[in-house]
Formats: sequence, structure tokens, C-alpha cells
Amino acid sequence: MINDLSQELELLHERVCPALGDTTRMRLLYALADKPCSVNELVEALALPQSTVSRHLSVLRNRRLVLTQRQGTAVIYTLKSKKLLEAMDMLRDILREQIQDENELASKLDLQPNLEANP
Amino acid sequence: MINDLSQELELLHERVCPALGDTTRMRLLYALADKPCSVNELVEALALPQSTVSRHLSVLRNRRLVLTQRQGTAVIYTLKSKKLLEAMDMLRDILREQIQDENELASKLDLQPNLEANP
DNA sequence: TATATATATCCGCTTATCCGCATAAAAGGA
DNA sequence: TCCTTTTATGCGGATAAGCGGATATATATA
Repeated sequence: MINDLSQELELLHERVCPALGDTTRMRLLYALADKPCSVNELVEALALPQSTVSRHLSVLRNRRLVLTQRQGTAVIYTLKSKKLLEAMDMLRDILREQIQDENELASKLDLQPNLEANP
Repeated sequence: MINDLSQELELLHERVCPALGDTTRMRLLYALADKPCSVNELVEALALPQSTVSRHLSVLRNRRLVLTQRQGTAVIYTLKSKKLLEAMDMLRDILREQIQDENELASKLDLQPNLEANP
């Protein structure tokens, strides 16, 4: 419908992009980028209730962004694709560029960066 | 708080990632990846009401993902960073991997891919 | 100033999403 | 089997996000 993005890709985009839109899920992905983790490890790392962590993990799994593997009673979550890591690194770079831009702007105008989290 | 992701980066992540989480905004970004566009051009390309397009564009602008520039009465929107494009390409690759995986799985098991859009 | 064009914003409404307690389900050990 | 540990899910409530018509704002031109 738009550009050369096929309908199939667009459908899948609807599946993946919203998964990345949640900050908690983003933090989970960053944690998993370090190493595979059990739910409990993630609960401790993020300091969130277990039900919250589990639910977000299930979203990531349903969207095929992470893989799971049982180890006794524990479930180990792993990032599925290296490319997801690369994409996340790219996002970090974008963020760093933003920080730089805003610091420059702030020092030029002698103003606070004035960023609205939610316009 | 999590890994080596500094607090500042985490705050910015909260600003950028949710912006990418909406399908309409994703389509806008893809359209702008082709070439800078006015609001009207985007309205026609996406076949959405003007107010809807404008609102999403303002989100993207507030999150510093696009730049604007007036041309007479029109406002031209441009992708701000090349890296955003690269990150989007990376996401496409991930999606293509998913498609491949699921097709293989489906042919092996003689099943429908069975993907839930919303777990 | 009046009119036209293009964009941004206001508003009410609907829907989706997130949260976390409580509880179910899965696996292992006594 | 009973108990423990670990993870997943049902549920209700609160919040956020999206939608789109109507309207305001900005710019250009006559």
C-alpha cells in the first residue's frame, strides 16, 4: 500500500513495531542482549513484579522476537535475531545524536532542552 | 539501571521507541524514506484524514525523528537521520527472517503459521 | 482586507494497553 | 502424593492512545 513495502511485510510490521514501542519491553531486550536470562533474573534486573515481566516476555515471544527454553522449572529467554541487536544499536546512535543536538542547542540558546515526553 | 544503558539514554528511549510503535507512524517514516513530503502528499499516500496524519507527524517531530520546513503554505517533512533508515531496514530484515521461518515451519507441519497479532 | 490553501489543534469518543494481585500451571524433589 | 520453586494467565481497574470531524492558525494572493 505504501511504497515498496509489500502487504505481507506491512502486516508483520504491525506485529513487530508495537512490540518495540513499550519501554519495559525495550529494557527487557537490552537485558537479553547481554545474555540469556530466566524470568526471575529479569524480574530482579528490572525491579518489576513478576507478572508484569512475564506478560511482556510473552508479547516478545508471540511476536517472535525472543526464544524460550526450559531449564528445570525455569524458563530461559534469548534474543532470537542478531539483527534485532543491530537495530537497537542503531537506535542508540540516533538517541546519541539527539542528545548531542540538544546539548548544542541548549548551550547556544542558554535554554533547557525542553523536550516533551508526550506531545 | 539496566546494563550499560545510561539513564539519559533510557529516558530518550522512552521518547523514541513509542514513536516507532505505531503502524501509521511507521508508514509515514517509510514514505519519508523515499523523499521529503508535504502533509498533503502524505495524506494522499496513506489515504488517511488530514488531522490523523498531522497529529502523527507532530509526534514524530516532537520526538525529533523528522524535520520540518515551510514552503509557502505547505510544510515539508523530512527524515532527520539516515540511521533511522538503517534501523528500519534492519527491522525489515528481521521481518523477512520471520516470514521465512514461519513458511518453513508451516510447510513442515502442514499448518497455518498461526500468528496472533495481539496475544 | 477578503479569500483560498495548507496545516495544526481542539474535542469527545472509542479502543487498546498496561498494571499487579491472585491464582493456575509446570517441573522437580522429598 | 505433597510441597516448593518458577513461570504463565485471568481478571478488573486505571490510563493512555488513536480516531476524525470541526475549527483555528498560518501563509499567499488578489
